Amino acid sequence: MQNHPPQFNQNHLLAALPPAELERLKSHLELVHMPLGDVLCESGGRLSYVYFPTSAIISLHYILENGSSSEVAGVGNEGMLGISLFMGGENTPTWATVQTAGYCYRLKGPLLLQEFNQGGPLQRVLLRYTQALITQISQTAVCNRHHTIEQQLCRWLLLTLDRLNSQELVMTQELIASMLGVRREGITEAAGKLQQAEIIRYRRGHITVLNRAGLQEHVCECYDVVKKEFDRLFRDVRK
Amino acid sequence: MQNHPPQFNQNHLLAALPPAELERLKSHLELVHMPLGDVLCESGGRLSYVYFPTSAIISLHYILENGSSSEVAGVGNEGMLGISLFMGGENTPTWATVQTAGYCYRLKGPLLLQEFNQGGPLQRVLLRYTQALITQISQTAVCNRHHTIEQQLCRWLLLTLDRLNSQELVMTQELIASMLGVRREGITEAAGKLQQAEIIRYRRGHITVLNRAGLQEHVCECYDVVKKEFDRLFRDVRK
DNA sequence: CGTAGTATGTACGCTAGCGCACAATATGGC
DNA sequence: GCCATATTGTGCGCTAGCGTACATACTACG
Repeated sequence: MQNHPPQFNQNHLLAALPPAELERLKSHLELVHMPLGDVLCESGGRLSYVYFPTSAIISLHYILENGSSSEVAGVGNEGMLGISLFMGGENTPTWATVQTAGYCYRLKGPLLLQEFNQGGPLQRVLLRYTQALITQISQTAVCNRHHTIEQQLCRWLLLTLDRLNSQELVMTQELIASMLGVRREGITEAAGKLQQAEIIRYRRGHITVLNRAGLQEHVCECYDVVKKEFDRLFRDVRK
Repeated sequence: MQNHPPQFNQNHLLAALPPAELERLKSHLELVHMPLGDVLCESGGRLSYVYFPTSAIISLHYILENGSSSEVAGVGNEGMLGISLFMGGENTPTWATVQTAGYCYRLKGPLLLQEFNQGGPLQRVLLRYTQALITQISQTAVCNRHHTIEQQLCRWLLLTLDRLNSQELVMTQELIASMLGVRREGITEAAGKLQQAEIIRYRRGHITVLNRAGLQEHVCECYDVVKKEFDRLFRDVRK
């Protein structure tokens, strides 16, 4: 697991800011630990802070009337939670819960808004991130329609892996199922196949990835699309 | 069909601008007719213009490696095409094609960008729209996972209806199927049920909605969520 | 060290939607 | 008015994933 003390630049958005800009924000950035399962925002709820994860992962998901749910995107150290604060409307129908315990830096909403409205590099970075998030959500929509549970599991594992500095995720099959919006048994079956192929190993809430390349052989194209889009959008973000 | 001459304020985003702002843009807004099937943007392609539909409807969709496709959102008179121009990155993996022929006002990309960067009411309106678009895409993702073809067809018909001033859509079942990312036969079946219930009537590429309330009885919650979110975000947009 | 409770494995019938094949019917262009 | 073509109807068998039920196995905690 992640034992390093958190650093500002472990969050890619903070890291993408010009040093002077980050320096200015530092005194307002508060480090907080987020426990697994913590609900940061319910549907229609208002966030008081925006969160920049370093080691935590937050899941953006919807809960339907019949109780079933689906993740539309995850937010890890590549992003932030709380875009509705600067996009307008202040809240969304989305839920946000902690999917992997860890640390975030947080910033008071009004302060972020004020900074955003300066229109400088921070605005640029946040809008780019929002664009990347849209791609992620869109790809989830398409993937939900056309790809198998096994493919989607691989996508989800890879995206989660990219947000951690570890090959092990603390995660029950039940939880993964609710993220993907499928039955727990569906995950048991798909994960069983991957384990037989010696791509992953799991025991009661711990999944270890043995062979990342193996995941990439089983994943659908959706992972690559999202990954490349994030890379592309942040490669030249400072220009 | 729509025989009125197009007006600027038929597009809700343009209508939401303060009169002075709209006045300033008018001389740059060019009215163009968009024929059915026109591809405005391929995956990774760059738009030279942004488009504000009045009577046209544009579909944002993905095409997968295996050739299947799915719409992630539609853009009608409630919105605009080309958010990536101001969000950053200039292009996206999304395709944009004309789903219903009609008119759009278009604006040169660099000009829009310049206006956006003023940070005034236009920026506010465009960001709010983007937020609403995110809700629409998210809801599509969830709907794809959990709802039946019939429910999704109703959602799609209602959303499309809201963008037209007409009860009749010019639309083959084949086209609807490719939007929803399902088989054409699936649409034939679902549409058959709706026709038997006297909710719609169709003949070779023309669908007439006889009973809008009937559609709302068969639709899933997703329609309402999207609809309400658009209403909410634009109710107070000028404040 | 035993046990309660959580997590995972497995089985079975069921349904929605798929893929394919082909029939039937409408419509616009000649 | 006729025909080529686009559109819609229908009928298979098939599969992925669902819902349910219950068995097993791990592990944390007393």
